Amino acid sequence: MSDLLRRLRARGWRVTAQRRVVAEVLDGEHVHLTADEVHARAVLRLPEVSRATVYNTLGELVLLGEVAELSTDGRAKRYDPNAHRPHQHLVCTGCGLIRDVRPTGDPLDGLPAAQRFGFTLSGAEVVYRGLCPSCG
Amino acid sequence: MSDLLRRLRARGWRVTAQRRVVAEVLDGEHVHLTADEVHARAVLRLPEVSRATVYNTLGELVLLGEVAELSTDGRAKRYDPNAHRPHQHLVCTGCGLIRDVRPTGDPLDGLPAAQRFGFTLSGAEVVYRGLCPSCG
DNA sequence: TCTTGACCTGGACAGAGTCCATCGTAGGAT
DNA sequence: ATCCTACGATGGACTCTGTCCAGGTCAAGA
Repeated sequence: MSDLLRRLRARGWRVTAQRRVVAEVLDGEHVHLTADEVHARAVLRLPEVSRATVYNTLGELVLLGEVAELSTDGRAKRYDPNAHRPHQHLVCTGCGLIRDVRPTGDPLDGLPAAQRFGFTLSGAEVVYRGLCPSCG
Repeated sequence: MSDLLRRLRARGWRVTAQRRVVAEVLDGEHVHLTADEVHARAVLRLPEVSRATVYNTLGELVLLGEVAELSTDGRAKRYDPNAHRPHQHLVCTGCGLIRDVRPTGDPLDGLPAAQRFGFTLSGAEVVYRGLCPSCG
């Protein structure tokens, strides 16, 4: 956790109360909060933190590669702090529950050269969909 | 093309001028228009068609499985008429160009039972990212 | 402790999509 | 061919996400 803050400070980040709170809210596994959810939780710890700051901080964390952005439903983007460990997502089509999953192999291997159309690939995102045990 | 309209009529769809125009705009391969782009093109053929109707029609086409929805960038959703033929998408991180691609094998095979957490899987969407030849 | 530039705030704004009361019309019935 | 009526279209207001900006605040180095 303070690992994250240490890394950020090492990159010249000014560590403010607001940024600390956003980082704390985003701590954990299988955390996939929207910006507004992050804001709602941040406000509980630091009442005057603004929406704009939460958006700014999340955007910076994404640029730094500390947090991954994911939009599974065309609604609000979700923020996933588990970015240092490559993974994909499994989404329940019933309730929207999201789990981090680790498929075997590299997704890029599934795309033969003839299907790459001259692109230089940098990665792939996979969203598996289905019903979770509670909705099944 | 009128294949589509015929299928829709068979499902009890009332075929109106507006719906016909939306279906015509969405004809072709590698078509990935946003709702507003569909509306802009529809207006050229039928000036008084409203935005709400375009949204309604697109939503219905998605429910009927005739058109696939895809949101690659957290901005406007795009609509892909190539839904009867399973495929994935390759997106240029430079210019946003989207190509339909057909990976080998079934993406679901990459997710071992131990990583399915009791979910009943129904499908997977893959977005490959990279630079296209022009942006490369 | 002082200084300063990076950071935060709150509110206005913009883009994407939804809702709803009302009007129009496709297509079956006659 | 005409009539009826339920389904569909309209457009404007509204919601939800996210961005921008002018001005006030504060973290951290000197």
